[in-house]
Amino acid sequence: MLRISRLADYALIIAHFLQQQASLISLEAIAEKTNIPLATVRKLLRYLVQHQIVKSVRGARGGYLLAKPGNCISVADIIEAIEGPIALTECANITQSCQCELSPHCHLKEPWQQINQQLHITLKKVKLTDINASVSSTQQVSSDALQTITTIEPLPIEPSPVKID
Amino acid sequence: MLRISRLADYALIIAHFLQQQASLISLEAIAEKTNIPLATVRKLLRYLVQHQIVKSVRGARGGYLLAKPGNCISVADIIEAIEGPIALTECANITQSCQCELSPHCHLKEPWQQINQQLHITLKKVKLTDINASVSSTQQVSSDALQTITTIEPLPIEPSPVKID
DNA sequence: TTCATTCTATACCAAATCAGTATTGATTTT
DNA sequence: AAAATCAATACTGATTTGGTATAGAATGAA
Repeated sequence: MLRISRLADYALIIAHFLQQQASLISLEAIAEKTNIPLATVRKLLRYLVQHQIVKSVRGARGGYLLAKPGNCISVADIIEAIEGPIALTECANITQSCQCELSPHCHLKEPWQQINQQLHITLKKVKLTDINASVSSTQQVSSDALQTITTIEPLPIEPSPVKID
Repeated sequence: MLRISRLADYALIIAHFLQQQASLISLEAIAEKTNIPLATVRKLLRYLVQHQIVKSVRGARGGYLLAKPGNCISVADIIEAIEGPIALTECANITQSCQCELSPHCHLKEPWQQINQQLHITLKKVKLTDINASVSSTQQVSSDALQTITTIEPLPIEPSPVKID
């Protein structure tokens, strides 16, 4: 399925939570407040620290905090911290050569890279600060990045422009 | 990983191949030409037929062909035919209620639904006709849907607009 | 009318991935 | 030195995925 892993989903919840904290907060407290199992939070924070999304302070009275302002952390950043590069297909990943055995016969590599780039841009535009805890079920939109989503023009149902092939 | 299944990838290859055929073509021929295992092609064609992307003709001299023009079939259509609804997270799927046990505590449902809708629109815009077999390694872009991808403005690195929260 | 051809449907299995956990170690404060 | 807290690795069970096998149904042609 075209789905981010549950762990990446958790990581976004954690990052979003950290954004609301004024100071250091311990692993244990994060687990408690987010309702995510402790051992899982520990694993996720490791990835987030490694990717400079979160900073950690060791020792007694240590804990975690965001490494940078929430408007400098995107959904894409968090997904990539947990899952590695965003790549809809193996061949869409420009950071490594494609091992797909079909690639000698397949002509879709470049289209996939372009589609993937589009997706990446979309997810990169949505920052932590754009994600506002929705109060009850009221639809509440805040940032440009998410605002445009609801105001985008409807898709053409009939044939699209001529192919330039 | 944020990746479409390999089967969905195969399905796009098959659909793209069918688009280039003038008439009915048999399962066996499709498998041969695309280098995808026969049994796998059989399974995929079943999904594509069920979702009215491909038409089948039974009996001797039967085979498959696209059910509609290539510019009316999107990458999203094909992914959904194979994988079901596109949903980056469980709660992004508006076609069924969310079973995630974190949902009572989680505030990210609506943001995810918006991000997901954006992704869906992106994939819906790319039609089969937009995907042109790339000749060798020459970068070759054809349709508007893919063209815009490369001409999109760079992302702001510094803080984004004020939060309206 | 019968047979070969071709699509249809279901069920199964092995391998890969994922979520979750346990454990031992390192660092800092008191 | 002891307590608190983060770091790193490795393991396991469950789920998903890719791939396959097999029996069945429809159609066209001899």
